[in-house]
Amino acid sequence: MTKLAPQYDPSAIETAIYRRWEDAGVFGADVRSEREPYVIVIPPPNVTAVLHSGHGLNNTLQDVLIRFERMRGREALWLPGTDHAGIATQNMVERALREDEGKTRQDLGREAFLERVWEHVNRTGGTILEQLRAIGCSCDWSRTRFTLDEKYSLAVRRVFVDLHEQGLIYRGQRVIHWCPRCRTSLSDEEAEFVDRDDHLYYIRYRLIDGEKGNGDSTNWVTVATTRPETMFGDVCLVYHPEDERFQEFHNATVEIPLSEVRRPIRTSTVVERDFGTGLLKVTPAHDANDFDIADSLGGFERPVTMDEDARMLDDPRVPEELRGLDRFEAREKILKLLDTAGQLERVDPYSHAVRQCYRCQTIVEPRLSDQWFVKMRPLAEPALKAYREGRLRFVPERWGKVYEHWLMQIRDWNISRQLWWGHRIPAWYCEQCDHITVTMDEPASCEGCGGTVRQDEDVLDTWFSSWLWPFATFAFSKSLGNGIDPLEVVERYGSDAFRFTIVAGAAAGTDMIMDRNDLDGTFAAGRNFANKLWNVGRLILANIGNGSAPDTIDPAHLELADRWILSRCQRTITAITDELQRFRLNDAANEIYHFVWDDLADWYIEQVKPRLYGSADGGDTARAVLRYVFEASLRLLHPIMPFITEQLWESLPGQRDALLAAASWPCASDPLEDEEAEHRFARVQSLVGAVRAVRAEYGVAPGKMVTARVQPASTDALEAFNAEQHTIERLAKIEALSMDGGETDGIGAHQVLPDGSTVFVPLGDAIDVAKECQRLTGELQRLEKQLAGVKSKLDNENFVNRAPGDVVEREREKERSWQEQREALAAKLRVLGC
RNA sequence: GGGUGGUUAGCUCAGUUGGUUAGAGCGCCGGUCUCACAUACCGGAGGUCGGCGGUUCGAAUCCGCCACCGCCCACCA
Repeated sequence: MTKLAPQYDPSAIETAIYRRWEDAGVFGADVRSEREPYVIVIPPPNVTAVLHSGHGLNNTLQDVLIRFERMRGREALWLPGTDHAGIATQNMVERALREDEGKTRQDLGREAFLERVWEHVNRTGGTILEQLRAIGCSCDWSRTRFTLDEKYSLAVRRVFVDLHEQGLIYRGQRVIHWCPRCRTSLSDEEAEFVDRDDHLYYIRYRLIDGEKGNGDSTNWVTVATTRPETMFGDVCLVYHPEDERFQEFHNATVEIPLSEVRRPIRTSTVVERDFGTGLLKVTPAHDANDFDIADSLGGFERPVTMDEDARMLDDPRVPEELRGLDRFEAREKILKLLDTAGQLERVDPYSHAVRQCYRCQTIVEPRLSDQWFVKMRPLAEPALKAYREGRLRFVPERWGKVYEHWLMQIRDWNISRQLWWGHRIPAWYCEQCDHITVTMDEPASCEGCGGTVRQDEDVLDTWFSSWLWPFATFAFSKSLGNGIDPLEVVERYGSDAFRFTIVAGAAAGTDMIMDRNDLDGTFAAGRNFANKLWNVGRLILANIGNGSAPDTIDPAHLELADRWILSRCQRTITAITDELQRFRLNDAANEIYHFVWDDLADWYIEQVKPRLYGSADGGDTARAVLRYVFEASLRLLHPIMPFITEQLWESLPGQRDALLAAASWPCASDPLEDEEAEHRFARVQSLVGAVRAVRAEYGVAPGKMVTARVQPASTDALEAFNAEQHTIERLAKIEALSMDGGETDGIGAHQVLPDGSTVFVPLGDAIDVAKECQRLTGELQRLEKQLAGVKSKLDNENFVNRAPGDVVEREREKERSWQEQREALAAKLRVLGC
């Protein structure tokens, strides 16, 4: 048996313990096992990611569940892995390349660039997996996956080809979100909204008198837009067909400002009459809505007026002085030119949300381009159905609505990215005909005409390779106060302290707010609890002997306190099992906390000391009960605090199960539940508490013994006090507790217990009678108030008639008990002459 | 604008289907280095449960309105 230090030092044991788990292979799942499987599938973290607080929280919660299920005998599998994080990783390498060598990826070429990325990933990647070990996650590391592994890539291609064959993947020309800095398209999810204080510009378009054909401008129409720089891509203006203000302009022609391009005025019901001027410019290549409008009107071209860097294109439609300008520079210049020409009517402040790249925060440019898409509706339908039929459930339930709403408004998913780092799209274009060959492996020639083929340059969205993602992102909704670094916490307080604190503090479905400047305060609960458990363990290990404790407990020798702790233990097992099953991890954490600290450490261990140290008989029974309760506690606590419990488990003499991580979950034993013992021990606790309170009140020196006399309110109380007389005397520092019903009057401190029993502590000169009167009178007033409340309830016929019988009975019981207390108090006051 | 969650002790939060004397941790006050633990022990103070109204015998809990705070969605040019 190892000698344990008085203070728990997590850093001294955690690494070794984790290695022991790995060496023993306890995290490995046997897929051929007949046991019920329990698998957690989560979106993998980025290969280059560093563990942040959100990871720390989510992965801890998952680990608690998976360890619990593993101990319950299910075949628990946690598949760890990382994804290649296309944009993020490529950006990192590109930045380094630019800063170190002043080169771009194009300078290197695709192949050499990819070599660099692999180098980077091999050097720095996978850190997060190490960090998951540090917080104790019990992943099956033999199955670690990376989304660019050969086998995995094959599977990704297969999914692509299959979905294409089913018509669920198609190539189309659409307006997508384009990041001009990353030079790639983005999905709806990757282009996030940010609020912006912007402007709404009112721009005059010159009306052309078509019939006269002389181009004279006598009239304007005014269009409101936030993006004047897109106007060279306008194909028409539209107003609402029922908007009378514009009827006269039906089929009129306007001239795009600063250019000579002429466009018609048309109608569309999409137009919001109250917004702006009621007249909308339609730019199909640079706005997704406009694309739809133009599409429904039909017959329009879709002029793209910016290049991939969002600079104004060198195109006849674009005025010469604007060509090559960045879109925002162009906007400023356009506004100046319009103003000069008298065509900028007005500028209003306008705040709205704009999409930006989730990686580099660059404002996204809607842009017409050829991309691959996944049809989401056919995929969303079954998911919706599963939810609506109750086959898919959410904890907490309200997330179901979010999920439903999300699925209902989902649009087709753009899955091609103009990057190099990722799964290259398995599509080959013919150089002779327009056939596209989609197949797992490179075809020798075009399926259509036998011509030479060339593979698509683009790669797939990283999320496509974590295919489950669109339907799995809602699994956990959760964040931990920003700025908390889990690893710093683990280093300072230990993994168990981190885990316990966040599990106990994180109720299902709510976020946690933690103060990064007060890590000591925040994580004290976990650290202190670990230390408490450690010391409970030290005491028990030092006293239960070397395997001499009997395996079975002889019921005949059990004392009241033994029966009490055994009963409490059963209830705790039942409660925690239930709470973990219902994902109420915080309740489970608090439950075991109070059992270990309050019941076991503060009461049972204190009670049992005389037996342990040989000053009382029954040492074997005490040791057996201690061991039983302690083992159960370690098992119950293991999912939440795996390291310290494993260490203590290993230190137990004669341990049969090699590792706690692989041990079984405790099972409550009905015969050990003992309501009578719980009631009686509670009486003992209240008596000890009452005497302690008196001592504190009168400043009795901690070491000084007092005498005390108790008048039990019932034979049950008497039996309880009798059974634990020595415990009461020892814990309350009473030299002789008498309960013979003798004289309890006199000058001293008086207490009335909840069950009506009274206590008298003669303190002689130390007693300030006036003060004692005041205290007891206060007590009496409190009781009177409570009694008045319960009386008015019971006097209310409606209550007595309508409330359930047991509720009424409970109120009667209260009244009885409070009356007893009141009478006892009143008697005390009389004695003191108050 | 639509939806949704929240508002409980100084701080961070529990409070499960309406019936407790409304709880925990930290912090605070007083006392102890008592032979497992001062990361501890013992005792204690502190809350009109955001506001108003309603349902009910009974509301922190259910309903309505209001006030703040948060998240999601649409952000219509």
